[in-house]
Amino acid sequence: MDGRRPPREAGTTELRVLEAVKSCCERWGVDKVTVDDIAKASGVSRATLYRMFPGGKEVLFEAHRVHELDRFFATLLAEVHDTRTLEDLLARTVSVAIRELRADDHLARMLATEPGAVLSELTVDGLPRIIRVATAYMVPLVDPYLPRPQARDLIDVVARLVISYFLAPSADLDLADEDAARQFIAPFLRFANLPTTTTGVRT
Amino acid sequence: MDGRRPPREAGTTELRVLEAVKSCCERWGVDKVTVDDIAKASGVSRATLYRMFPGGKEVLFEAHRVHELDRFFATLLAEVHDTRTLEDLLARTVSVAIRELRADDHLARMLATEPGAVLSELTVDGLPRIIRVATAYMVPLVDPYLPRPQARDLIDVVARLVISYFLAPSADLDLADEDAARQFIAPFLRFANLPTTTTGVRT
DNA sequence: TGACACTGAGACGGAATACGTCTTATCGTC
DNA sequence: GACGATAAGACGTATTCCGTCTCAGTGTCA
Repeated sequence: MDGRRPPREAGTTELRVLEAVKSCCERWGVDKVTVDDIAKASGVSRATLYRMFPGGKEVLFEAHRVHELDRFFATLLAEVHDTRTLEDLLARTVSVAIRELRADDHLARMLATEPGAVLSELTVDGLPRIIRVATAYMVPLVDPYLPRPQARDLIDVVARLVISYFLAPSADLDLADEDAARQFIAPFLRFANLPTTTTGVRT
Repeated sequence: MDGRRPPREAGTTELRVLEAVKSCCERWGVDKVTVDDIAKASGVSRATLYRMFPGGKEVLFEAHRVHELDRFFATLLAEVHDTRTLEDLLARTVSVAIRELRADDHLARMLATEPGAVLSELTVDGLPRIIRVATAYMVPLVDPYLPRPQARDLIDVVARLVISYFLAPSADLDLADEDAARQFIAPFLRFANLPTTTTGVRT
């Protein structure tokens, strides 16, 4: 914009671009954002942008979505990594995830201004990606307690439930509360053929 | 959108379209709004829209700006029409106008998201229109006190000052306060070669 | 019933914009 | 001075948007 070239550490530019995607989407909505908008907002030339994200707009938006998911699960992981039973892990995961979703201003804004796109991202088109990332992050934590296939199934269903209860909270049940979440996930632990208070069996 | 045809009174459709322009501009910004957006938002077909505003987008936006100005001055007039001296009229006009501008949510949102366009509308491109509308509304009220040419000049300068003090409030002077406004406009009354407490001379 | 006004839906061509690629010049680093 | 990375912007293509037009459906009034 002003010609100066600020010193840039590795990966910083990419982050700036992804943040620019975020703010541009808030400002204009997904459909109205152009590659130029993002380039200007991130202070990067269009050429550089295409160099960093070969494939253009679609790849760029995809990278942004993955980046947001990464941030979400990194934060989540920091809050649940030190649990010592499967029950604790799941209860914490569910309640922390719900709270994190509710505290996400960007998500709230996008839900308010572009419900269609966001809902699709959370329920139809984007769900496979969400479950994929969720699995990648959570499988290591569930591994000590469950065989891999069961772990993946459990993560899958928990992810779906968190999204559903975030989008349409139950009147009786507030999953942001860890105790409520604990009660809630008990049946799924039994479904996994495990005593609800087990410390886990290693595969 | 759903095919039904709601019963419409005369002029209602036009109002709906102008309101749609307003909300679309808030949502997407002036540059990103398309005629289709406005048509969908107002529940009117594109053909009808072009029939109502021959000339297309530019005429439509112009109509919207004039409409906003009309609403502004209609509200203003209701608050100042019963003053009995020129001093009262001007003091009330200035303070009410400042308060009305500050209370305008749409204006605040547009100023926040598209300062360039709005400032241009208030200071460069749009000012002639503002002064024209202000004159049309205010001249009848000033007529009892001043000859027509002086009235027009006075309205012109007051309009400019209101805009300036709205955009950049003085630290010492709050024109939203009617007494402060009264003090403020005194010099302009003297400039018009009239005692500040005159009840006016008919031309 | 039939003329009439009005509207929505959408086709159409031309203009404007956006996309993605590419070249060139510049800057910083080694 | 060679090299890599970047900004700026030209370029052709694809897409979107604009403004006009036609046509069919609907409500109104004689």
